[in-house]
Amino acid sequence: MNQQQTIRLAVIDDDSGFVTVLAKRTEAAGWQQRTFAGGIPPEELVAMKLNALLVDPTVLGEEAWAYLERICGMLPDLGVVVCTSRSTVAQRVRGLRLGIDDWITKPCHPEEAIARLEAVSRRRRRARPQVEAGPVVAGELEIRSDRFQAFAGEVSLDLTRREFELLQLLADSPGQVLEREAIYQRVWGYAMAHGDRSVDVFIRKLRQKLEKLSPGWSYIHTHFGVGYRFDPELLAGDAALATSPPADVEPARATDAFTAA
Amino acid sequence: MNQQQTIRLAVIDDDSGFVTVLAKRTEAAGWQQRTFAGGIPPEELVAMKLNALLVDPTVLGEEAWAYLERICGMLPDLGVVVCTSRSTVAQRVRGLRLGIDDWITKPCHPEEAIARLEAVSRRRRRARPQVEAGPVVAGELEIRSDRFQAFAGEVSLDLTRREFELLQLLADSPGQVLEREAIYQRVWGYAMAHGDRSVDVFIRKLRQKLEKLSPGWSYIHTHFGVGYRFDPELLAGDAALATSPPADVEPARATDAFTAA
DNA sequence: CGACTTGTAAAAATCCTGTGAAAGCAGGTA
DNA sequence: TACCTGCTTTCACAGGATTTTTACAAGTCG
Repeated sequence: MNQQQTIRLAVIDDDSGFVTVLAKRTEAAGWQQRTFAGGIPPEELVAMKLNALLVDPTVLGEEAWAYLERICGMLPDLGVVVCTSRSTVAQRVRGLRLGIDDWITKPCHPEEAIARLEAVSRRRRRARPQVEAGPVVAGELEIRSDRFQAFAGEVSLDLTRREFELLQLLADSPGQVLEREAIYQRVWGYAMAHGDRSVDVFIRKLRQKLEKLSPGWSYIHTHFGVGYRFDPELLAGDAALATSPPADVEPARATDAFTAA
Repeated sequence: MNQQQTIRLAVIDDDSGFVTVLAKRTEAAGWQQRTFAGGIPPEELVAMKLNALLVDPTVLGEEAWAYLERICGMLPDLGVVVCTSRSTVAQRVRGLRLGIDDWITKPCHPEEAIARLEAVSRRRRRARPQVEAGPVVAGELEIRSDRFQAFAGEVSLDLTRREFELLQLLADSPGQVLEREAIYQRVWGYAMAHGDRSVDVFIRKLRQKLEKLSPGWSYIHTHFGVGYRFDPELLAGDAALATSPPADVEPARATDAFTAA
């Protein structure tokens, strides 16, 4: 499937050299990484919606075990990898029993650390495939990925698979202009042939269905010579047509605990 | 606490010393273990319904990579741990990318091997809270997991094992669209081969039995190009027929509640 | 004004699902 | 063991739904 390639990783470690090298690689791989030199409250980790956590318990001091147990208990979906120098078999066994997913020894090659983080979050993801993000709301629209469908109010737009994927892709980056080639690449999964009009055709179908069930709003905008942009706009002149009072204008561009602070 | 359910483990290794020591410990832990000194057909592994696999790729010879890739592809839920002497970072990374869950180096302490095997097979059981509450009721249906059977009123639908598992899976997430691959993966236990129609066939059988004993209701809905969705809907026009014998009324099969109007 | 890009509609090609039936399996019985 | 029975898997095909292609009208930009 073409969703959720990017991994959200938090690193708790004060070994700046290692952390820096790692950050360079994860960034190249398209991951989102945040680094902390010391323990941070578990609640903050929860808010970050992480996929993976890499931690050196030595920076946690005495409370390392309790802290790790707490984290693993609170976030059963989080992949936790410990990376530390010097450890005994007993420690490693204890950690793994505790809920830690992998335990590697410093010095370690960053590539291996990444591969292991990838492995644990791959496994975690498979275990719980249905915790998709809540429904995305834009204008009068509600996009529910668990139903492969979009709704205007309570009425289904009756989108086909491709139509839905296209809409979802566009709505995932509201306000951003996406080029045809990029759209095709991500929805169809392979490179667009020169002269292919599929994207245009599907944009039209989407517009038709959107117009039909949510008139008064304009969702998809053309950028000549480039591509399309998704941005719900209340059309002037007929605010009365909307089924719900047009109180909100901007669809709450998700504040993100990860990127914030 | 820890769902200390019995883990089914297969070991592919010819290091009899290591294997024996390991077997002693796993047995003490209540696991079921089978050992093979050489590669065995992937199909046999599938049939074993394993939770975890420990393998030393050196006994597989040239085809080790292909073999492991095959296994990981066929059994995405299987925890695979490689245990071998001498390996390079590149090899380990390659293996982990392939789908292997953990890679440890010989000699290794059996306790650690066990802890790691436990860790990689932990996910799946955590995701399924095994113990269902009371019987699930949906529409005119009552699904009793303690009897492996569904009832319409007091009459059993007479579902076979697979039929029941399929219905249970669907009914466990009502309103959600489940993709064929995901359904197959979770009911059959391994990856769906391309072009396999088993899911469709069983859906039809389910619909037949549902229709027979609970006409007037529509339970399973098709999502073209995606999969199926369980959602009990009272068909319009014959709310009176509830538990009465099957009259020959052909209930106008509503395609989708929303397409009309 | 042109050359190019996009909107639109419909035909053509492709893919998907429902369906019935045959073939393959497994488990029990005589 | 041989046979029976019910369950599961596989196959083939028809009818639809969807996607892709094609053609032309309309629009944009320098």
